[in-house]
Amino acid sequence: MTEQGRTKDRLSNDHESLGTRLRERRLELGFTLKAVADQAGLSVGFISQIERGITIPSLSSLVSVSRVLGVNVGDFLTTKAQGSDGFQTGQSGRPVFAVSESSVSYERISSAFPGHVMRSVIIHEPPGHRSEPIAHEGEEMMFVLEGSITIEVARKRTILGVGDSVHFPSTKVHSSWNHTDKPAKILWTGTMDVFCEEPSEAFQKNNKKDVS
Amino acid sequence: MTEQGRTKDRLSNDHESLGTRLRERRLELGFTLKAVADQAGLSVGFISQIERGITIPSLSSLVSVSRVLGVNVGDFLTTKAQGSDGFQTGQSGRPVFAVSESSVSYERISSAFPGHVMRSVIIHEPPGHRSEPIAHEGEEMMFVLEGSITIEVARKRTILGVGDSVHFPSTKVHSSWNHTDKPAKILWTGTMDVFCEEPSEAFQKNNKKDVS
DNA sequence: AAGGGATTTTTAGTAATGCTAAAATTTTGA
DNA sequence: TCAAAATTTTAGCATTACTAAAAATCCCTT
Repeated sequence: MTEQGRTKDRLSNDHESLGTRLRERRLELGFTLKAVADQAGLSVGFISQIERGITIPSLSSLVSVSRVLGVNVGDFLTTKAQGSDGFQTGQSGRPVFAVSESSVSYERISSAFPGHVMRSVIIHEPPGHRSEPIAHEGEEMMFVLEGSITIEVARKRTILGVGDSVHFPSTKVHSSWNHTDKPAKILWTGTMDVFCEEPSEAFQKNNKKDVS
Repeated sequence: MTEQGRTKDRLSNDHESLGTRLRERRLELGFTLKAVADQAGLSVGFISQIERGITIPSLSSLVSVSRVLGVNVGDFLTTKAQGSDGFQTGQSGRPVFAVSESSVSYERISSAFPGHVMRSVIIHEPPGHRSEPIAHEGEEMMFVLEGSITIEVARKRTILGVGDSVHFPSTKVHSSWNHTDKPAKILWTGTMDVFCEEPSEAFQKNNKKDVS
């Protein structure tokens, strides 16, 4: 067994962004250090040191602080996304990613802002197109806007028509395909970014990013 | 300042479910304690104690273990939801919540399974119906299926028609209404459960639940 | 500009524990 | 049945999670 430091070696950058995020969130809510400390049952000095990356809180202390700040613990440990000014996208303004006319294409409708978790795309799925079976972190939801698809989750197949939906943990092996001879249109929403957010990465559909 | 134990007092139930979940995940992957310990750079005995709830890992140790197990840290700290067998809901099988015919009604399309974060409902919004301005934790997305609505986020108004969408942090004051004389239908997806998941709570639209 | 209160940072210190190595026990597979 | 693998238990210590209080900084009012 190799010797390792107890706390800081394995977090390296993370504990600094952790503290930064905690402070951002606190300021967002207009709380003082004292208010947070009182409600979390911790000392003012300790919160200050956490925020400035001097000290790493124990799990239970982090849970306490997160509760006071009204956010999920996991949110503090997620890679920071780039900010964006606008939240709305009308149909005409969305980036559309496609390899060619006969292949599946995507309209990204989710926005990027600090701490966002959800991603969403509209998938235009041509007849016969089939996604490879895959499993990954997070959860996802598909809502059929047009056409019909077959989806298989954990070996269970279901045919979804217009207005039908499915919501499942992405950790289960899943796959879907358009079994019809007409295009289908699906609204996909998930917590795992399996569809790239940069146009330059448009051609790697199964690109996975480490969210932890 | 009240004196409190350092670690265990504030986690109470959580550290037991944390360990249980870690073990479940490890067994799911078919890993031995030794394999996980080696890859995480920790001792076998320590992992064993974590799994059995005897010891609480530091944040960095938990991050290391989570990475080996290929899951998000936050997933281990979420309150365990009641399990559910099915992930799919067709249109006819969904619970519909409404106070009366002339008011807004909701179809819940999200599923509940351990660790899920996303919630989704289809909102049937009658003409003129207006939601109160509100701000809360999380983020949310609205996709217009039918009709048209006006939405105001952080004092910025936008009219959304069919196929239009908006995605924003729910921490910003927001409100929406159907400005037309026809019903509208919106697919709402969010990370904060502002729409109840139990039929018995159907009449408290702004019921907030603590997700952390 | 001065003053005072609020807020944050710094300092010094210790009780607790995060984590180890190794022994003991249990489980597994041949 | 036996030996190896896997897990649990034990004992112990280096480190630190967290404190109280002092010092410094900030902010607002007069």
